[in-house]
Amino acid sequence: MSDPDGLSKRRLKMWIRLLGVTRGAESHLREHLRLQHDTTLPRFDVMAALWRRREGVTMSELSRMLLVSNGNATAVVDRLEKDGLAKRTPLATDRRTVHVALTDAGLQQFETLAQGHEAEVNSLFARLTDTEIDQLTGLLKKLRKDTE
Amino acid sequence: MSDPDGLSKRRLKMWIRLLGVTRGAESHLREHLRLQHDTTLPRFDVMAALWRRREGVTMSELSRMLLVSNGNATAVVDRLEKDGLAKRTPLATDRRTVHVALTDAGLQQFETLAQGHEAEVNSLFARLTDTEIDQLTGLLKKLRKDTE
DNA sequence: GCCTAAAATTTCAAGCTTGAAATATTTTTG
DNA sequence: CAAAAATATTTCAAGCTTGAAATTTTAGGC
Repeated sequence: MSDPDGLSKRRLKMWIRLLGVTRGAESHLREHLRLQHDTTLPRFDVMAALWRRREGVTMSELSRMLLVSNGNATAVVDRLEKDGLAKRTPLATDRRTVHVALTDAGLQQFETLAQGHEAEVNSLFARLTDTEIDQLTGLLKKLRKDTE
Repeated sequence: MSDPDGLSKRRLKMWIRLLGVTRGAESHLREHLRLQHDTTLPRFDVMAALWRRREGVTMSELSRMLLVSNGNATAVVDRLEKDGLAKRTPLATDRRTVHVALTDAGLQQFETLAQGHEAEVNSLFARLTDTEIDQLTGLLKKLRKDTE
């Protein structure tokens, strides 16, 4: 008999639960960003990536970091640039490539955003103990290899 | 000193990892649905919900099940209905309400879809042992209460 | 040095998603 | 019972997202 322990079904249910938790958290974070900072999650994600890589990243690196398509990255960066929060700089050594980076205004806005965001994430995951955080992180690390 | 064990930062990193795993898995599943069945994840999600609740659900129940907005549910069901896979039925007892259900064609298509989908989910999470699946499920259960 | 393949980005159409406003119906309340 | 509040759904504009095609530039093979 196939799937004697219901392992397959349990994996499926686990995935649905994982999706539920992630969507719930995203929804919560999106609402916080909208109400408190009048911005969106995709914009925040891009700004966070540009913050982490202050020296500038190419569009391809950016979309790889965020696991989104190239076209998507272009669209979000377009809007950030229009609002003066990010800036594209053509690269002299390779004219196919641009470097994207936060402007001063972008850096400043992100610092404000990030504080509130971290607090929200903390409240979302407050129920897990110190040990459970590590446990969950460990399990996720095992998975990342397969799902990436 | 605040956050002495870096617990706050660890929660944040864990969240980013969680998002990464989920997006990676979604991306994999989306590709499978597109290449093998010429359909999309949102359509699959709606069909799965309608499969689970064969007797029919209201639009509000549907969007609550999937954690998406009402407008979103309307749009996806519109397209499914246009393709003859789902059907809206006005409810006699309350004329504000409609019941949505899969058509025969919808049921049939979903059965095919579901098999491949389950296999893909299984391959994504194959690296976790039986015990680890339960462990992860347990941690997610604790979280669902807060993030929902 | 040419020519082809590869790489980086943008453009585009179609579909997805949200949140707010509009519409229609039912329930509650004065 | 009429008015007001609540509920269910749709509509809409704006933004998000994808995947494919187009554009531009660089690198490699001959």
